[in-house]
Amino acid sequence: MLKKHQLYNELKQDIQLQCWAAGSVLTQQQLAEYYGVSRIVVRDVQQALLSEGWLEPHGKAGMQVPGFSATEAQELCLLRLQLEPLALQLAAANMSFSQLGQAEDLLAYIAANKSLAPYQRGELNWQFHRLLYQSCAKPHLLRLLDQLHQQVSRYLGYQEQALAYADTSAAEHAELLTLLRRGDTEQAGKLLVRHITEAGNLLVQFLQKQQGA
Amino acid sequence: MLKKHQLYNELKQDIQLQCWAAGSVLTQQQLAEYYGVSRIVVRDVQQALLSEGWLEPHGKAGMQVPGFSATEAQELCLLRLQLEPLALQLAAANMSFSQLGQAEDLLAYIAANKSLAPYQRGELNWQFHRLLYQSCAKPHLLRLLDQLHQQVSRYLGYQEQALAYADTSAAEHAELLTLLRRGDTEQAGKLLVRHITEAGNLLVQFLQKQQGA
DNA sequence: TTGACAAAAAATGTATACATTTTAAATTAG
DNA sequence: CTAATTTAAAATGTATACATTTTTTGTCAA
Repeated sequence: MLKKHQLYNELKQDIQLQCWAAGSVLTQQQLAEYYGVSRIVVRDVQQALLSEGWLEPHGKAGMQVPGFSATEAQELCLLRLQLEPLALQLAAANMSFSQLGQAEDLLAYIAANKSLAPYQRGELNWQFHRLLYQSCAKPHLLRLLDQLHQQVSRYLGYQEQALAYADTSAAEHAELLTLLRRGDTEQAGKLLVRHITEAGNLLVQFLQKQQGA
Repeated sequence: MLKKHQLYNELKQDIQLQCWAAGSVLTQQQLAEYYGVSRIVVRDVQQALLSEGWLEPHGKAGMQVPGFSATEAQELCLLRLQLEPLALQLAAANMSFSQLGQAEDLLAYIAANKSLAPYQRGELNWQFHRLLYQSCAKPHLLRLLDQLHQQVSRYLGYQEQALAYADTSAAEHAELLTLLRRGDTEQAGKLLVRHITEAGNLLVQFLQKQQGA
C-alpha cells in the first residue's frame, strides 16, 4: 500500500505525464480507489498539490488538472527573470569552490546520461540552478524560486520541444560556471538572463503554435 | 463549535497577537482540546498555516511558532522591492478610474477610523496596495505578493512602532494615487520604492533594537 | 552515578463510520 | 414538453477508533 509521499510523487508525475488529462476533475474517492489508499491520504496530497499549482479548485466537487497557456508560461518566465538573477548576484559573494564543484559534477552527470527521461533531465537542471542560488542565504527567496520551478516543470512534461534546446542549455550552464569561477558576477548575471529568456521564448512559442492548432 | 475557516482565522490571529509565544510547540491534541474541535480540523489548519509561514515544522511532534529576526524582515523587504514595483508598473497600463476610486475609498475609510486595531489597519493597508496591483493581470505574481504580505503581517502584530509611521504612510498612499491618476507611472514607481524601503527600515531597526536588548 | 535498554505514555498517521453538503435525476404540475 | 420542486445519489467534511511512530520515563546492570 502506498504511503503519503509515494502517492504525492506518483500523482504529481502522472499529472505531468498527462495520464490525467488537463481539465480532468479528480475526486477523492476516484483517486483513493485508483491508487488503493484511504481518502484521508488523498485529501492531504490533493491539498499539497493544490498549493503548488498541480491542481486547481473546481467548484465544490473534486479538483481539476490545470491546462497550459502561453500567457501563463510568459508570466512564469517574467518572474524567473525578476528573481533568479537577484539570487545569483547575492549568492555569488558567498559561493564556495566546493559548491562550484558540486555544480560541475551535476553537469557532467547530465552530459553523461544522454537518455534521461525529460522530467528527470528537467529536475537535474533545476538542481543545478538551485545550487548556484543556494548561497544567497535568503530562505524566502529560495522558497519562491522552488515554487516557480514547480510551476515551470509542470509545463516541461511536454518537453519534446526542449530536447532540441538541451545542447545549447548545457553549453550555457558550463559557461555560467566558468564565469562564476572567474568571479565575473556581472557577465554571469547577463548570461543567466539570456538563458532564462531563451528557454522561456522557446516554451512560449511552442505553446502558441499549439494553441493555434 | 468552530468551523475550519473560523479556527484558521482564530489561530492565525492568536499567533499574531502572541497569545502563543514564539517558540511554543503546538500539538494537534493540545489545539484540538483548547479550541474544542476535532484533531482532523486542526491538522488541516496547521498544514495551511505551515505553508503560509505562520507555523514551522518541529521534528516529528507538533509545529512551532516561528520567531522574529531582523534578517528575515530585511529579506521580505527586499522581495517586496523586487516584485511590487513591477506589479505596479504592469498594472498602471490597465488601471481603471473605478479602481482608483475604490482605492481612494479605502484610504478615506482608514483615515476616518483613527482607532483601528493594528492588525486591521495592516490588513486594510495591504488591501490598498493589492488594489493598485490587481490590474497587472498576472495571477502568479499576485499570489507571490499575497504570500509575502502574510509573512510581513506576521511581523506587524507588534506594530506599536508602526503607529508612528501611520501618518507618513497615509500621506504617501494619497500621493501614490495622485501620481497614478495623472498617469505618471515613473514617479509612482519611485515613490513606491521609497515607501516600501521606509517601512522596511523602520521594522528592521525596531527588531535590531529589540534583539540587542 | 551513569549508561543502556525496556516499557509505557503521548503524539501523529490512517482507516472506518457518520453527517452534511452538493449534484444529478426524476417526477410532477403547468 | 418545459420548468420547477422534490428525491435519491454522490462527494466532501468531520468525528471516532485503531495503528504506528516517537518520546519519555523508569529500571537494571556495570
